[in-house]
Amino acid sequence: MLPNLQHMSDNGNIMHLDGALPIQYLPKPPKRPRTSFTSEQLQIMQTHFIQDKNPDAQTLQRLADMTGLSRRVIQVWFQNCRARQKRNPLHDSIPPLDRYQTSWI
Amino acid sequence: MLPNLQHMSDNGNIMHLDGALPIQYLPKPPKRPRTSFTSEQLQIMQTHFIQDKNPDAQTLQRLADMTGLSRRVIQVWFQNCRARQKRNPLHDSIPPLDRYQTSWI
DNA sequence: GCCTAATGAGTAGTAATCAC
DNA sequence: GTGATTACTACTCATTAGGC
Repeated sequence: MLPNLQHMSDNGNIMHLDGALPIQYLPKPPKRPRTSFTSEQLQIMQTHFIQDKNPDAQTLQRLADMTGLSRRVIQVWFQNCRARQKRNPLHDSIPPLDRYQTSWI
Repeated sequence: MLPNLQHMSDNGNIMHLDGALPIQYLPKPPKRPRTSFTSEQLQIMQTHFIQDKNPDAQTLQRLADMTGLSRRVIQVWFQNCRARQKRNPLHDSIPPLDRYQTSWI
């Protein structure tokens, strides 16, 4: 985390030009946003994933419109879902046990 | 990554007006637009390509009207398609339209 | 602590452009 | 026109970081 902070402090420290800008205040905490899907959105994506694991651009857009999510988010979900399935070939159909929301197909 | 950053310094950017204007205020990357064809448009172009690899101007225009694309885009596609076929004499027909799509249309 | 959404490096295919 | 090159889009794979 905070790689920017890191290497900023260990260089020559030539940062006294006009400054009085102490290092401690510097970097912005970027905070990566993370979307969490509703069960409805998951339903739509999962259902589609079964019939097409690699949707093309316009299908992606269609799914985006259906779910209200951005095309990029949908795309990333499909990427992760493919990777997930590849890593874990066991459950490619229905999860065996019914623990509450295993969010997996 | 960071392709935008890359070519940002060597394009227009008439930034030498008054010196000491560091590059860090990256103005704007022009971003070359790239059309992506629908399978229908590809179908039309590919079908025609088989019977005529060098369509003349008015044939190009006719294809443009059929597909809704510009004449220039059609022309470039035929140029690239000839080059592609020359480079790769194996599959002389039908470049893949979507990488993992098993069945198209 | 796990699960996983998001990011980044590396790669590929190709539309668009450049040089000729 | 061609051939070479550029730059945009999308993918995989590995990794990082957010939230129950």
